[in-house]
Amino acid sequence: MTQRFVDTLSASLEDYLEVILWAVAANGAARVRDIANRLHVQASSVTAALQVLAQRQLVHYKPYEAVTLTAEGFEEAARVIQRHHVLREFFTEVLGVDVEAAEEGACRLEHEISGDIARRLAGFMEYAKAMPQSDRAALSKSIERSMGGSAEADSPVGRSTVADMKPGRQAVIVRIGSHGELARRLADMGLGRGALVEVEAVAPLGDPIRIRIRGYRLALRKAEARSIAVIEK
Amino acid sequence: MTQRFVDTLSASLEDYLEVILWAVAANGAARVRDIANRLHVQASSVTAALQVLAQRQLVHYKPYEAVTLTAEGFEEAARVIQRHHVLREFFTEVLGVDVEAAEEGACRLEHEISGDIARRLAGFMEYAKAMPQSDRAALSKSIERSMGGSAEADSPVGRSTVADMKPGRQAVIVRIGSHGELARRLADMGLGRGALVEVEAVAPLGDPIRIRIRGYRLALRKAEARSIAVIEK
DNA sequence: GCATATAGTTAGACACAACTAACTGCTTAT
DNA sequence: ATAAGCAGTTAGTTGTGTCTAACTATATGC
Repeated sequence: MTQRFVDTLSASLEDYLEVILWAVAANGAARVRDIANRLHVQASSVTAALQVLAQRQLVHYKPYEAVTLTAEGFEEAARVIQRHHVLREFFTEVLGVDVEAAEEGACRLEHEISGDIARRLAGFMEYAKAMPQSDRAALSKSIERSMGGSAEADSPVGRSTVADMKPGRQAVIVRIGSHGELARRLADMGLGRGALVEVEAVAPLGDPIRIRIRGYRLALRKAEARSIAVIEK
Repeated sequence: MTQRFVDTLSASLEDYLEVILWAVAANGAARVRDIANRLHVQASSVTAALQVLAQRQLVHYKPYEAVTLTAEGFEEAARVIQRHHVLREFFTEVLGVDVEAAEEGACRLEHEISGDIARRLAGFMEYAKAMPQSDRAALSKSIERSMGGSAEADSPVGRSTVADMKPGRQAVIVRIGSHGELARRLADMGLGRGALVEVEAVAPLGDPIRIRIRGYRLALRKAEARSIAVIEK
């Protein structure tokens, strides 16, 4: 990564700002050791990070003295923490993720999610919190059901099929479920796992579906389409 | 980053696998130049990545020959693409993000989101797609409204307040909205931007709220709590 | 008030993933 | 059939962020 936008913070530097903010809020100032412990890095790594942050005017830092945030550093940290918060709330309140995994997930995603999407997610959370209890129950049941479907911890691939695709979308075949005539037809064309499928048109009720695959054009009945597991682009 | 889990792929390597999968699906094999163009990197970076991926048995690679995925590489790529897909759908269908930003966001988050959360998100999407039209309209209206609230592209901080906090939660003060008696009371205690607030208890209807702040304990009426803007931990 | 413990810094190394520049191999057009 | 052009590779450099080891400052206890 040679080209750098000087005003962009790396995930790592955002993490430092975040823990500095909390340390300052709790104790008035942040110490190197506290930061190192929270982030599970060596003290020397903290020193290095502080030098960069100071040079970018995000922290007040002099060797051997306690660290505080500049106004700009506070803003920056606050932005990160907000993204963290909205993600964690979404994970726990909507998706039913347990507290630990939600925290862990928020810590990772907070550095990548854009301000726009984070703000929309916050808007969504307002809506979600106002949802009637019955809807929330239906939602969490829907999620739990879909979790049960593929219990294997790291399910290789999902279960969407050609029948789920919208016109114009592309996907790759993962598995042909049926062993009927269709499987043979496709096998004859040399089409199996890894082949690209593009949906051209879907008739009103999803039957038939016209697809393009390796130059061939064919029409599938819905039942057939459902037997072709894909991953969508 | 010295300690490495050998079976963990970096974001960068996941990107390579992803574009290799699409290239193979479309053309039967991936060429270095195509990969380089898609990822906006130099060809030499692709060669380096391919050597690593080959060593990890994720691609079939011999110098100067076209690249394909191993079975394991396909699985790995498929997992990434699925996470990508569910994120993009969520952004466009639920949050109303435009296609470009959704794609961009999915590209960034796909490398960080856990399999568990991605699967739950997929479950949520099933629920969301089945939502009645009226609910979807209400949802998108809710999101647009909250977007309008702080139109500044990169709004410094959010608008949640002490009144939104649940017992046990901590937050940092961002701004004291009112200039009334409370502002003076808090200022006298040396409490302003950056101070840590912890909610101890909330009375039935959210009034009053007992908080702890720099050792002080105080009770706020709901209106007062609403005038203290915070960012929640 | 000095010895010692702990906190913090500096120096040097390494992993990763990009880059440029120079070189090699393959293909194709005359 | 060979030269030109392009694709691909190798070698060497850079930036970021971590590490260990050795050193320096500050604080604490007697």
